Amino acid sequence: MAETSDFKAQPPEGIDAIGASSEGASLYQLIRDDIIEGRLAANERLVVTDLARRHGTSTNPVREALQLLRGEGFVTFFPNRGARVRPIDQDFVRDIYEIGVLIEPALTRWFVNMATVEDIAELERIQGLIEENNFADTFRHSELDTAFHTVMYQRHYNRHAAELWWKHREVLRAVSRRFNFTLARRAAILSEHRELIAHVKAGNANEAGELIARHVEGSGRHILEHMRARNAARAG
Amino acid sequence: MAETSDFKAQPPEGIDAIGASSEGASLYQLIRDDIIEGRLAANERLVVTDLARRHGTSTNPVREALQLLRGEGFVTFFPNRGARVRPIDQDFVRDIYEIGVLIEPALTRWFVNMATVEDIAELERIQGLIEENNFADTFRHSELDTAFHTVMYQRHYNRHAAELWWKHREVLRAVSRRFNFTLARRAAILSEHRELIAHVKAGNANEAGELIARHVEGSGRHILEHMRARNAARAG
DNA sequence: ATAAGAGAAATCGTACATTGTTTAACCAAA
DNA sequence: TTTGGTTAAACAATGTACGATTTCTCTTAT
Repeated sequence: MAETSDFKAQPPEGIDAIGASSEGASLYQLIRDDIIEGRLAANERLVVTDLARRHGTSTNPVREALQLLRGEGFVTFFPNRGARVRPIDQDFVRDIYEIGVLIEPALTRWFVNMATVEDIAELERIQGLIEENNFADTFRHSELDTAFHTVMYQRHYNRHAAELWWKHREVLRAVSRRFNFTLARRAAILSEHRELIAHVKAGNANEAGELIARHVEGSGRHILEHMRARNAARAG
Repeated sequence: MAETSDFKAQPPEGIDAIGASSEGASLYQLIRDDIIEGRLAANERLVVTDLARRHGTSTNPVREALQLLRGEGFVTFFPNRGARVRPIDQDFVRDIYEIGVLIEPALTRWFVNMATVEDIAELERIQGLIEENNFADTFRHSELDTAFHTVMYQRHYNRHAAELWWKHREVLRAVSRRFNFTLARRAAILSEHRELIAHVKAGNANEAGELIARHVEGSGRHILEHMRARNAARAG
């Protein structure tokens, strides 16, 4: 049952909101991934005719995809001058993980008070897989880690907050995909997850919240350090 | 100098992000206002040809505006079935004010530590106008109140958080425009603002943050109560 | 009463026209 | 020759029109 595909990270149910489901990989997703993954450079111009050619469609779908991306903040528009890639830089990453530090503790506290035995079993199962994988396959780790947190936030009544978390998560996941985990970070992730499960079992909502704040903070700092190192390597 | 127009609420500089500036009132703004103000009913179908006719354009601009609204969460899409108005209901309002309760204290704490004498003078000036108006013109109060908080969040380094605040603020402002302030709420607003200024002067970041949490919480509850009352009146 | 089907209506994609912006060439003057 | 400004041509964004495909609706037949 515990197939790998179980953990293909996917939005908490009812979150989708984008309905980007229409066809295989929608134009929206393709362009967004190009931005997040850095294949489209920061501040690069997004010329509709080029994008249309590249993706084998006409300009209209491209224009709509760009507007969608604008609404989500990945693209900026200048009247009569078209669209540009909003840079996914250190500021961007810092901004969204700081928001996570503020929001996720609240989601976590709620979860601790609402967790069922099934939830806890699921957390432990995923944590087992995370430890089994032990960062050997970093992509798999990323998927599992996302699944872990999704279990907690999935059913939260505040759909907006959960959706916000998910969108930010997707960005951070894409950005951090290029980096490896430091040994210190690996240890922290494992121990914090274990500690979190203990808090959930004990029903310590506040402790769990504070722990998650540290967890998100640490994750964010880790990503930023990698970005800084890479930029320094480029500049030097 | 202190003309009313000074306080036409406008986004913190550099926030715009949408660039909806192109022409007087863009299609995007028109449709969004129709949704927020309730002129377009919850879950109502948004037929592009109708909207195009109504606003005197062709379908393409409408389609793009709808995609933009989709990205911002005001509209939902179903493949081959078009768009629908996402309901601005009690859940929606609760969701976004709860997020405000989490985010605004952090913005406020930062402001307290960074506030200049000019900032404080500006806060006091606006507060003076608020008290002068004393809820006589509720629209003007809304503008002034927004300006008050904008002074605090305007220059925050986390542009994402500030932008998020602004978008939520716009929604809440539009929703609450239909309601009057209860006497209790009026008193609370005035005293909380005064207390906030005192905290800023004294440099009490934490106290100011906690106060803002209560302030936002109170504002949200106030709006929700009005919504409940209206719904009850409709149902009864 | 339910199911099937024909017709209407709306979405989605393509092609085209218009308008505004950018670029490059050209000329005049220092 | 270089510098500055002017103009024109290429380019791209924005808006319009239309055709193809899917969904919705109303009618009809079993």
